[in-house]
Formats: sequence, structure tokens, C-alpha cells
Amino acid sequence: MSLHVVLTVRKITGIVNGMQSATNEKALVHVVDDDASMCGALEGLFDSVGLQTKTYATAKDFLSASLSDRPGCIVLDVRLPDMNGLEFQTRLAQIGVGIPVVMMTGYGDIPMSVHAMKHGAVDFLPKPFRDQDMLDAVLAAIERDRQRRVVESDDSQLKERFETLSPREQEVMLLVTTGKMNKQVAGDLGISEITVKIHRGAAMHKMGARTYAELVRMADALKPNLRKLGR
Amino acid sequence: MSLHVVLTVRKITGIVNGMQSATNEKALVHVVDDDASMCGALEGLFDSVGLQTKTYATAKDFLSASLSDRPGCIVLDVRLPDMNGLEFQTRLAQIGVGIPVVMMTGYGDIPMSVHAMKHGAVDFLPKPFRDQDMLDAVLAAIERDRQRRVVESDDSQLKERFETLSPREQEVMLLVTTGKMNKQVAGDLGISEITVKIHRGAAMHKMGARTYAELVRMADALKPNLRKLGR
DNA sequence: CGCCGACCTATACATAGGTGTGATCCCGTG
DNA sequence: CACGGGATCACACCTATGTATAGGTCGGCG
Repeated sequence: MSLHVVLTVRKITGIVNGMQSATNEKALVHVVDDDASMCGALEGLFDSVGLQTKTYATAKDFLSASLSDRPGCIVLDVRLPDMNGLEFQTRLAQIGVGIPVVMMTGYGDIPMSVHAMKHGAVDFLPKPFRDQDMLDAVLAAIERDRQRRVVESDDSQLKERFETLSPREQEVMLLVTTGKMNKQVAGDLGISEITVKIHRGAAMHKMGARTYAELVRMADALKPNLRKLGR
Repeated sequence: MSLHVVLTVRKITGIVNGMQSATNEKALVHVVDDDASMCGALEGLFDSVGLQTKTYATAKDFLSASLSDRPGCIVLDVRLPDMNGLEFQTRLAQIGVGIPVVMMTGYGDIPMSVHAMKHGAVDFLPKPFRDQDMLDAVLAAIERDRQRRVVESDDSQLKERFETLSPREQEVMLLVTTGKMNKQVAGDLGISEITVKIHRGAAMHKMGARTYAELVRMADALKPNLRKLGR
């Protein structure tokens, strides 16, 4: 129990300092295309470089499937039976799925490709494409996903810790990390300085911050997430 | 003298906390196209919404011109007499010009547009385009430039201040902002704790940090810049 | 009801941070 | 050579922080 806490503390401090954990899980490529022969061809291509593939005939198939928690990317035909590829991209963003998308199309034009790229697509390949181009795109997308997953997991771990703080401890942490002195925080909250010290100490412990500087960095890393959820 | 210091201090702390200075300078659109009639048409279009325009017939013309220090963007034909628009984009990055680019073309294809977008273009418009689309792109590019300029000016101000610190003060600042205690820093540098306090205090003053938390944030904002120049 | 956890407060002591005064040493510049 | 700035250190003093001990209220839960 105590050991576990120490281990997680080490992990999170590494995170705050920007270390990358070696996430060497095998990647999974999601292919969404109603053309079965294309799905098969891509599966073969990806298999040849050791990438696992999962195919879906429609956008709905993909959206209703449960996503395994692995690094990966989505290879998407712009033209799907049930949905435009661009809409699909928007939907993914709405439901908070950040898996990078590689778009492909047989009939697209420039504005379509620009739109997709503006909305975060990793690449946009007109059909027919060269195998190598697709592979390059997919590998780049997977790399981007690995980065994203590291950042997201760091953020969520930080957020988890923060939520173990009592409301008062959270308030105190946010105020002291702005640089306010304990007595100023006490004034702001209408409580005594000694109480602030208690909450502050508790926050340090629960967050796993060994120094005040670490607490400041954690608070900074936390703030973007706090804005997303609520105020 | 003393007053000046106080003023700049206010400015930089605002910066660190993410305030945007109201950069309401008038924007300038650089149009690079060898087609004089296109240049004229664009100039008219931009003028109609109060944007100033400067035109260049070739990439070289632009690159040899002196850039005024104003927010703006570049509207660029992919096909230029002396250079490909994509190469031009690369050149801009190489020489450290971060002005956003809006690309336009009469003969482009999807891979070209994707390449441009991957390399940071704000938009890529096939000719003929609707005036409104061009205006939207240019206004978005200018807004992006304003943001970029705020960030860049903050960074450079921080860096300027940092360079007014003596070498020892810089070392001490970087060490204390990792969370090390004064005595630990003293041990690392082989000097006494009291000397560390002196340097630390000088660093706080010269950087304009009112609190230790601000100094930590400044150090964090500074580190990406320090890696660029040297180690 | 009794226990527990969150929250609040106080006293007291130890450690850390910040500043002023005064001083030494080295180095480069006028 | 004299001056000034950078770097170093010491003593003194005050403030801020961290923690332990001890005790209080309040609300929920078995």
C-alpha cells in the first residue's frame, strides 16, 4: 500500500518533468471502408509490416464497437454508406475520441482535403495511392497517437490525484500555487493561516509533490483540464 | 529608472499569467503572385475590408524586402516564376519567418494541398475562389499571426531579462526553480547557502518575479528557448 | 448513539527564505 | 593605478514554511 503510493509518486514526478514512458504496446489500425477488397488489401499491407488491423464497413460499425485501449489510428474512406468522412471526423472529436485519422478517397477535391487537414487529419490520400504513402501516413499517425496517449495519461493521473483532495485542499492548492503566501490565502478564504498550512501539506502529500515547485507545475498542468470540465 | 522597472515587471507578469496585450496594429497582407491582375483584384478585395496590402511578383522580391514589424499574413500563389510555393514555405521556416501563409493555385492537386497544410499553411484555395473564402482565410491567418506575435514577444522579453542575469545568477535560478532548496543548490555549485540567497534574490529582481511561483513559471517558459540556442 | 472524516483553531518549535551591512578577491576598463 | 562589477562569504534579524501535539465543531453512517 505504502509502496504503491511511492511508486506512483515517482511516476508522476517523471511525468511533470516531461519524461516519456516507453509505451511499446502493439498498435492497431482501424480501417473503415465499405469496399471489402480495399479493406482486405490494406489489411495485407499493414500485416506485412507487423501492424494488426480491424475493419469496419460503416461509420456506425466503428462507432458502436468498443475501442480497445491501445495506440493506433483510423484509416477512413471519405465516402461511407452512412456518413461523410468529414462528419465522421467531427463526431469523433465530439465524443472525445482523439485517435488520429488518415483519410483516403477516390473522388475528393482540394477543399475537402484542406477541411480534413484543418480538422486534424494526419494525411489525406487520393486513391489510388502507393502502398508506401499509406504506410508512411499510418506510421506517422500511430506515432502521433503514442504521444497523445502519454500526454493524456499524465493528465488523467494528475486529475485523479487532484480529485482525492478535499474541496478545501483543492482551493488551497490552487491559491498557493499562484504564489500567494499562506496568510494571504487564509485571508482570501476567511480562515486562519495555520489551517492553510494543514491543507497545503495535505495537498502536497496527496498530489505526491516533493517540493513546492512541483506543486506549481502540477497546478499548471491541471488548469487546462479544469477549464474543460465546468468553469 | 525605478519606475521603468516596475512597469516592465507588470508587463511580464501579465505575460506569464497568459494575458494578451491588445495588439491592435493594423494588419498587412503580403500578396505574392506574378499575375498582376490577380494582385490588383486581391488588393481591391482586402482594401474593401480595411486591410492594407503589399504585392510582390516573385518569391525573391518578397524575401529581399524588409518586413515591417506588423501582424499580417502571406497570400501566395503556388506557381511562382522563381520558386515553388511549397519551397517558399520551407524557406520561410528556415529563415525563421513565422508569418502564416494562405496558399492559392490554379493547377494544384490534393497531395500538394496536403503538403502545404502539413507544413503549416492556414488554408489552400483553388482558383477560382470566392472572395469570401479568401477573406475568411486571410482573417484567420492574421488572427493566428496576432497570437503568434504575442507568444513570441513574451518569450523574447523573458529571454532578454534572463540574459541580464550574471552567469551565476542564471545557474542559481535554473537550479532553485527545479525545487531544490538553497542549501542543495549551494552544495551542487560548491558555494555557501548565503551566496545562493544573494543570487536568487538578484534573479527574482532582474526577472521581475514577485513570487517564487512566478519564477518557476518563467523558468518553464524559458526552457524551450534555452534548448534552441546551445544545449 | 458512537465513530469517522472534513474542517477549523491554537501553541510551539525547527527549518527555510529574504535582506541589510560589511567585507574580500578577481578582473577588465578607463 | 583606481574604479566598478561579479562573485564570494559572515553575522544578524525578521518573516515564512512545515510539522507535531492537542483540541474543537459538524454531518453522515452503522
